[in-house]
Amino acid sequence: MSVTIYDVAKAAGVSIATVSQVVNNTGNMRDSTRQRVLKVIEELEYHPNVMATALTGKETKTIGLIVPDISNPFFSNMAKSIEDYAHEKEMSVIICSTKYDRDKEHKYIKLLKQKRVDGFIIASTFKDQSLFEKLIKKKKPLVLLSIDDPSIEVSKVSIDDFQGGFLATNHLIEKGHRNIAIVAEEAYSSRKRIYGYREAHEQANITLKEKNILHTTATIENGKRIFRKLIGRGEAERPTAIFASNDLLAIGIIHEATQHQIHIPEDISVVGFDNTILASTSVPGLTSVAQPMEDMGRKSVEVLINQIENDDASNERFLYNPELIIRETTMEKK
Amino acid sequence: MSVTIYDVAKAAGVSIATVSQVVNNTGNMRDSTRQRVLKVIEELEYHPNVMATALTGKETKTIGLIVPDISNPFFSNMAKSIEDYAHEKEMSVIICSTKYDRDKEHKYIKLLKQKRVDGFIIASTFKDQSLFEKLIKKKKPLVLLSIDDPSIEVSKVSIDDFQGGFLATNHLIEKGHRNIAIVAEEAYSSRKRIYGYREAHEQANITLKEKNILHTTATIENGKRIFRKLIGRGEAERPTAIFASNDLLAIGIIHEATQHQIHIPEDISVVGFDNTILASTSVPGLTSVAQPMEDMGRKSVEVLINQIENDDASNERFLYNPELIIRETTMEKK
DNA sequence: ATGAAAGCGCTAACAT
DNA sequence: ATGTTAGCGCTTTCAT
Repeated sequence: MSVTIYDVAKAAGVSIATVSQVVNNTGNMRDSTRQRVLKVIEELEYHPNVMATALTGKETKTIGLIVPDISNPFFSNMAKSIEDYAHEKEMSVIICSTKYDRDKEHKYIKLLKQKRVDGFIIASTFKDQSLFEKLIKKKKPLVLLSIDDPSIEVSKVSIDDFQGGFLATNHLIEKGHRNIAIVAEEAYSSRKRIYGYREAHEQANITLKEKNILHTTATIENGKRIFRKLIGRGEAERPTAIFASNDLLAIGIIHEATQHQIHIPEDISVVGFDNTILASTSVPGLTSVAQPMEDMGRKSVEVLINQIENDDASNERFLYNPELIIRETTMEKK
Repeated sequence: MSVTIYDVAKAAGVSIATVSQVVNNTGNMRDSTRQRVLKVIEELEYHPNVMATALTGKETKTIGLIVPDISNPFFSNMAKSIEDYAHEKEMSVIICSTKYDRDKEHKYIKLLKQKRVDGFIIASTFKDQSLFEKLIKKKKPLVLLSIDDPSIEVSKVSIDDFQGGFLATNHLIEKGHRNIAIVAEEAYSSRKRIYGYREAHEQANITLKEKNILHTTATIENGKRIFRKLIGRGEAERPTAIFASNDLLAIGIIHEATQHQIHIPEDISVVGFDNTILASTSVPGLTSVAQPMEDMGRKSVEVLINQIENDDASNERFLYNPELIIRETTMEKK
């Protein structure tokens, strides 16, 4: 059906080995030969069959990207820049959303292995971290994106979550808040953000209440749910500010507040995280900690490719700086 | 390295042909043999090498998805449901974002062909429609998602855009608006939405002004730009309502309005399209025409698989009903 | 009912 | 400098 290496060889009057060498830019040969073959390749629009190439043990030029949920703007943004840069490098990307489900994690790793992806980028949340070890043991190129876990020796690209947590909390403290709740999603990054939250309290000499630290999964619905729980505490106990560990949760909180005639930021200040499109499109605009998603996505591909090409160099770490974007959901405590 | 069909054959004491037959559930053989082989496959955790399988002409179990921009919530939602359903069917999906760029369209089609995807799902916008014809001629399974163009004979999954355009416009007309602008993105679907917009005017016996029909690409920035252009007309000429052909544009419009101290909906009513997360998270909540993204994504995979499996059945058409979700950006004309 | 062998398109070691 | 050939892991036809 499609044109094969044999067609090219025949048309150019050489053997398939020579064609192969031309394609891979290896071996010695007369320059005239190379040119002739190149011309035929052009004319016949020959493209090596990826399957056949892969079968001989070479790369598939495919990256496996595993995220919890591609419909979360944070991940779709990351995915965009990953895909973009991968394509620049002549690679394609297969996307898998785990939906925070352990079984899916297993399934997708297995699937991607079968598809012989050249490497993996795993983002944000992974319940079964033992899978990382397995991948590493098998020398599979792997980059963790937004999972800056020191216990895993592998390449990582993240922001400084501690710093981010500190920035957000400190901003609220500076605004006079003393009763600040943190709503943390179930992700490694959030643990660091909580430490940052603690540190900000310590530096300001504020004793934080452990019950102000809440955990959930990153959805708008959960933001709403948590908010109801929070105001269920009654006026006195109710926090005057909430730091949500991502924008989805923050948006849920804002919306539920509106439902309860609680005004943001007059009654309660809110800070989000990620600075996704949601932060800039919500009204009031959501104060949020920005991550350089573009750069991070790009870098993760770069690091991965580096790993694929050099068997060593498998433990680079890149930490980006978070930036607090102040909008309208935070104000002085009254 | 990994366990091959030979390993299984040896362990089960049969030939590789038999193993192959067991895997593919073909051929006749003693049930005991089948069971024995199956057991070995289980034990050895054998998985056929996709590359080798594909090389013999069988399917790759991969779908190529081409969208304009995966970071647009509308597409990331579609992608999510497509990916979801594809995985249910043991297929994976390679995503490509064209960024509305003609060259990228060519590049990605070529890329996906090389990767031997079993079929294509192309969504929303494609500048060079001649590529469709080429695909069709080569009998490549193809489904157009949100491109309900009658001039192309191929399977399609869309909503009724005419109906959607009518619904949105009619809603505004019923609210007393007579000077309604439509901001249409460059996509086939928008053309139909414009017809719906026209029809609503006709039925209400309103003569529309052609200059109220504006075109642009779907970004928030363009929404802002168009809005500035619109209010540049001066009070008298300025439309009292704007129908944006997607939420991104609508959000841009709302934001720019705020900048100019123009109140939505008191001064100008706005209707969006797609009913993405942006419509529900913006304040005021954006009135928007909903598409059943979940169902549409799912259906497109279903149709594609049907096409892959049966060489015929390549011209199904599914039209979903749009639904107007009324929120807070539309009100009676003052 | 089961196996032997050719072939899918390519790479790489070995010949010439 | 270029060609021959043995795999890579699988499917499928043809024998047995």
